[in-house]
Amino acid sequence: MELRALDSRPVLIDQVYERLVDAISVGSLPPGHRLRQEHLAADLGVSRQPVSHALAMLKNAGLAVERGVRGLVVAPVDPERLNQLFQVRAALDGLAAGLAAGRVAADPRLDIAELRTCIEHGLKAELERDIATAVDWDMRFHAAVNALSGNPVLSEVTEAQRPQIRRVMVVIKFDPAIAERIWQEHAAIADAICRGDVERAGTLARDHALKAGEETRQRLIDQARANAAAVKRGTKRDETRPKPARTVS
Amino acid sequence: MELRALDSRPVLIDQVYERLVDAISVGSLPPGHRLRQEHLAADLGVSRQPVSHALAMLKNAGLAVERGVRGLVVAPVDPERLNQLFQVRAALDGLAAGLAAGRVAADPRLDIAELRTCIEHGLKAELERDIATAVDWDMRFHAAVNALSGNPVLSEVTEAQRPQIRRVMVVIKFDPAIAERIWQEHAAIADAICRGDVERAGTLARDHALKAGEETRQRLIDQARANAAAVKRGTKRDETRPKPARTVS
DNA sequence: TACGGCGCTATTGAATTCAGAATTCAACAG
DNA sequence: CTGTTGAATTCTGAATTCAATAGCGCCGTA
Repeated sequence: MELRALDSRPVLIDQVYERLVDAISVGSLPPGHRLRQEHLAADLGVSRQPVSHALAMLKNAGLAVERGVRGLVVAPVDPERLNQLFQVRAALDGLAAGLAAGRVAADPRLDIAELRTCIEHGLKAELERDIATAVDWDMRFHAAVNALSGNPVLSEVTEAQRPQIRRVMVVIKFDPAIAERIWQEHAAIADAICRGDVERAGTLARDHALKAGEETRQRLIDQARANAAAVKRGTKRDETRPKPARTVS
Repeated sequence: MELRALDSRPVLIDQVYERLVDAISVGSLPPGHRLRQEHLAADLGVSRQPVSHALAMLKNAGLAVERGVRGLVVAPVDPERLNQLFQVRAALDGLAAGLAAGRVAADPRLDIAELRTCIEHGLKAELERDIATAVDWDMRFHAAVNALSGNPVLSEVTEAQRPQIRRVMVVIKFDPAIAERIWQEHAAIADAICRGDVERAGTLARDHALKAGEETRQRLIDQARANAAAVKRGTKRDETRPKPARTVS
């Protein structure tokens, strides 16, 4: 019997990083919120050392940016920048889908069940309006396509962008019409891959990302406008402004 | 006039990182070499703290990988993996060139002088067999295309891969025929961009990267084979094996 | 009242110290 | 002679401590 190595000593750096990513994705650490090493360390019950490392990783992942000279803040959600990110994703996803189709055509024994699984569960969650689960399956679908591409570098690059994508994906999932169409497009991409149609798989995946990017951008702009109006009326606070203390956990 | 922020206090982390990247690019830290925090700290005259951060960044950049359970080593130069990286670069460079062409077509006042400058100086250095300088101009040319794309995210993603590309670029620059052809292709890409030919600029840039990737892969394989033969004859040490202490500076 | 100088505080970068885990080497038994 | 077990060494992650700087707030003067 093959024994899997048991999880090595928990590395605090990674744990802290995961916590911060989750907190930012969920929104409990809103855009613009200052990230003070000491506060975070106290909240999480660790020293500043692992927090410092985790923050560096967070900055690298694009979820934190330096404000002024000293200190990091949670990266603002910039519609234009997100659209640019989706442009990049379009190129990468197009490449991934094309490569995957090529590999499936060359070796039909490749496992394409994961794609079906993701679409099935994702659509189900979507119809139940379980947005969080639907987002998970969405990310997992694209990860599966990347895995099928047979290009680990490609997988790593897209994986690095995952937290940023994930943070804003909810905004388009809130529209049932868009959400359902997205899964139709996923199914079409999966079909093209299974048929080994390199050209079509690439084109579909690219267009899918571009469309998602454009819609995300539009939604974010609308949302920001509504938010600004609410702030003006005083019915809502501006979350990007100075802030009360807030815990992570 | 636009004032650039003046250089802040030298941050050791960044300095250490730059040193390590340079050492790896130049080859004074060969692939497989163990990266011991204490040794590096002693060599550079700093404590382990900044070294630890820099190593994390290095791992993130793909220049270091964890070996076994403990410790990092300089990432091996894997021809297949490099080829995969160039596949990714092909998609990104194709996107960049296409976007750049579109922007130039829309706004002819964009500065395309940088492209000409890079080609001119790069070709000159190439003819003089000044490989290091030629590599610099090559990287700068692609950076200029990325800048013209108007997509900062795209620039950041490709920038993150720069050290890996740079490390292996020398192997194809050693062949004068390939090197000169590369600059012809650069010129063709620049022309397409200046003409605003989106389709052609994208295709040329994509093919350029794919070709470079394939040639790099072939050269690395040949080189590894020759190296292995030399090791077998005992005329050369295998650099990927355990090694004597070696300084960074 | 407005502006400039001075000092304090907050916060991060860096160094040092501590603890735990793994590799390696050596000794002993089969 | 070989394989296994135990200890010592080595190396990294984490905590704690030290130092330095940028931002700010207060006060005095014009």
